[in-house]
Amino acid sequence: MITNYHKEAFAKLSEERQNFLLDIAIDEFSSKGYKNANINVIAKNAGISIGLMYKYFSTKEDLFLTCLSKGMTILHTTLEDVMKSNDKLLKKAERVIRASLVLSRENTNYIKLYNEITAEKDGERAVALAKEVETHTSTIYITAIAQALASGDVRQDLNPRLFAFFLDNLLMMLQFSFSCEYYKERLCIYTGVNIDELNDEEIVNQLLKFVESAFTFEKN
Amino acid sequence: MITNYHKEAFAKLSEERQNFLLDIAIDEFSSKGYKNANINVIAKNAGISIGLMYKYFSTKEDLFLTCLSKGMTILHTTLEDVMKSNDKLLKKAERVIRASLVLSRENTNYIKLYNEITAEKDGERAVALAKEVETHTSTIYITAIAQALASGDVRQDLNPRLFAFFLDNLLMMLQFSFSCEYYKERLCIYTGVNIDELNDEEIVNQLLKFVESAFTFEKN
Amino acid sequence: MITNYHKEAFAKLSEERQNFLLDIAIDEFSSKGYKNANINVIAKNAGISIGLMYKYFSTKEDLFLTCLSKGMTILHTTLEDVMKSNDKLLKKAERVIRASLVLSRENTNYIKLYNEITAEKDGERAVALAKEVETHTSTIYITAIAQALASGDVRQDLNPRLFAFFLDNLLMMLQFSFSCEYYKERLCIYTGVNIDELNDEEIVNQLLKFVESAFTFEKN
Amino acid sequence: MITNYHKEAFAKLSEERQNFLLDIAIDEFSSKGYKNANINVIAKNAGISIGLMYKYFSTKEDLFLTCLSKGMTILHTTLEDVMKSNDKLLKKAERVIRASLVLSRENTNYIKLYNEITAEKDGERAVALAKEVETHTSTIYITAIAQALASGDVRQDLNPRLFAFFLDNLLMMLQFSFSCEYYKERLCIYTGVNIDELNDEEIVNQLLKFVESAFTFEKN
DNA sequence: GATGAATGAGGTTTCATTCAT
DNA sequence: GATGAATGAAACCTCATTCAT
Repeated sequence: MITNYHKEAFAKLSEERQNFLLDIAIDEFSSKGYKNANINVIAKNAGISIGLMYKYFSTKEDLFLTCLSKGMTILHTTLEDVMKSNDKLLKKAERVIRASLVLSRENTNYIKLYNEITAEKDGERAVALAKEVETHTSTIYITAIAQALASGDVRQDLNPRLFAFFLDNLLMMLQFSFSCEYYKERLCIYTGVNIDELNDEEIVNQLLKFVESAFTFEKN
Repeated sequence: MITNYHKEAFAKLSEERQNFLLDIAIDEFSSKGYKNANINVIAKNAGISIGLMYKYFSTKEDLFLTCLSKGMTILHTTLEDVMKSNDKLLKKAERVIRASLVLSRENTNYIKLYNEITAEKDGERAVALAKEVETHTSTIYITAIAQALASGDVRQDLNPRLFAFFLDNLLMMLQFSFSCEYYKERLCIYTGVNIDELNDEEIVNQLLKFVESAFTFEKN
Repeated sequence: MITNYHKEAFAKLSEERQNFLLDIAIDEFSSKGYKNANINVIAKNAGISIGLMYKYFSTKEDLFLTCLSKGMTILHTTLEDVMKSNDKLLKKAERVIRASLVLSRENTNYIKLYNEITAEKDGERAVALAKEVETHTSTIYITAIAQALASGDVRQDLNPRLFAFFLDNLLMMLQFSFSCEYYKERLCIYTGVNIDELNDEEIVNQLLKFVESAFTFEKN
Repeated sequence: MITNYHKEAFAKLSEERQNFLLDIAIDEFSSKGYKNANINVIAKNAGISIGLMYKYFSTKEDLFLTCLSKGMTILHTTLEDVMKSNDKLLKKAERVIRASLVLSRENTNYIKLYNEITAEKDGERAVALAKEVETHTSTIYITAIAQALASGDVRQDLNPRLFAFFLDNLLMMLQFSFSCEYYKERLCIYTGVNIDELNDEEIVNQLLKFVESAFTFEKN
């Protein structure tokens, strides 16, 4: 994301203080959702006045977008780090799957924030958000698959854009399934076990098989 | 869903009138989201007083749940109709994919409603919703795959529960991608075309290839 | 009470049906208070339509007043029966105290209704209610005491009106203390025992001593 | 009362402003009753916004309880001041009766508030209120009577708890009779005079005689 | 820069009463 | 006589945002 949603005053704060503030806001937004989150509560939890909050961010929405920006940067950086290796596509896929799981465990809040925006109802806002959040990652996936296609590492009848789309769909759902309440329960229903009895390795292995075959084998 | 969320007075209405009312409510909920939806607006749009609205539903939440119930019944019925055929699994998969696309085009609102609940933040409510919405469908998918496994129609190293999960993940994302604003834009970003230029057939074909190979081929 | 607060249609009902209806209304009014009681609920509990309810009573207030009228008639009849004996005043007092206790146990709802009106805030309504409810009983007490005064059965320096007032104060409080939630707890606090461990006989005996001495002995 | 029912923001106000606010609220509650009182009206009368009102008190009930707390503190303080003298019991009784009359004249609203809670229908709330309001005063009365009993100042066959109860019953009724609409009219009916023609001194004298004899003389 | 008191529009819910059938 | 669907004013409460200090 290029655009800034905070005011100048926020930029002047130490990075540490910025992070402190945003983490508290992210806690509120990810646990209550955008509409139910309360700016006054965020300010109180952060130990600053509501007045100062509005010196940093013009509106509740701007605060949310700044939080989202931070969250997405971290999620994307992780995934992009994995993708920029020289590994073959399927090796990258394995690593990206494992990384997604780790992210879900360690950055639950950011994923919940991400989940929050996917339910955005306002068309224009949804378009703007999607453009900011999805453009970069999609390019990375598409490029990687296109390269693999060129190298003959994957089936030749795949459409790189759509296969990238399907892969990311699976990754998104994996992340949501380990982070967001509804999807967590849904995962339990599918696996038939309690949330604390999930066998991560089995899930990763099966997903890998699924993806690997999908990308590799061509029906004749 | 077994439970009822409406009052007796609502049950006494003609089916036509019930549907009329719910459709208006679903319009509001799916276009604004639960929290931003306004019961007064729904009542006004339906041409009834707010008092009568509360004769039909005890709370805003009950109205929403009744809408959701209607929506999910329609979505599930469609998919289950497809799944109960005697076709082989991959044939069923193809039909279920095509059906999902049709649903997205024709029952956008119901899918938006479904999308709305996946962002539920309250743990207990999320669990309850997921149980009501996911249990039945998941069983159908899992059973179908288990049968295919027994018949030797699919790769023998797959875990039916997890492969059902991955398949449904792809189907959910497909539906969301044709219904919900954010996901629609995301699909455009991945495919690189405008929303009205999407090539449905290409998407279906590619997804079929993806799924088919995933389910069929076993790496040695 | 002379005035009627019901419509003609109510008078045409059988006495049994009238009582049935009023008892249900009294249940609601005495358990929730006037303002919190719900006419629609009363109608439903009575198994009649709200429309019919309004054929019987013009307003919620009229229904309440009719209930009150019934309750007060019963309470007053009981006390007046006791008072019209030829016993001496203190014998009457003893019997009226015991009768009050029995009323509290057996006609709790009527006493709660009585309690409800003592909190009436509207001046005019309060005056009207008090006139209807208190006039007759007060006369009976005052007359009895005046007679006892003339007979020399009680101290000669008492003012019959005020001693009647004090006596009735004690009786009212006794009845409230065995019927109304707040006063029940207050009685427990004063006696130091739980509500179900109250020693009725001790209370009656002590109150009798209190009243007896108050009425009998004259300081010189 | 120990517990606080206001928010921090209210505590920060000057005592003057707190009293100003509470007096306006007490006016509303005592003139209309809890249920009919309107917070918006209170706010408007106090010249503050409804939002600010809710910064001070979380709910209508909390506002009411704060009013009640203020009222009860004043009533209790007055009575307790009288009771902590070294006078003999009957002297104390006289002073407490006179004080009750003064309170009724000067703190009508607080007594109306007290009256309001005695009609509480909700069992749990009634118990809680009674405990807070009655416990302290009852102890004072009971202790004073027990001491008088030990000193031989009163009849030896009295039960201190019950005689305290009867005494307080008479005091409560006295206060209500000079403050609350219904009880005022009832007093007029008993005395046979108009409200503005009441002979306070006669009432006090007669009540004193009543109480004095009740406490002093023992039937043989 | 920093505060936090203050605002008030807006949303959900209740219920006495009406009236067409 | 009897019904009960329908009304809508009114009340409580929330929270993003402003602004004087």
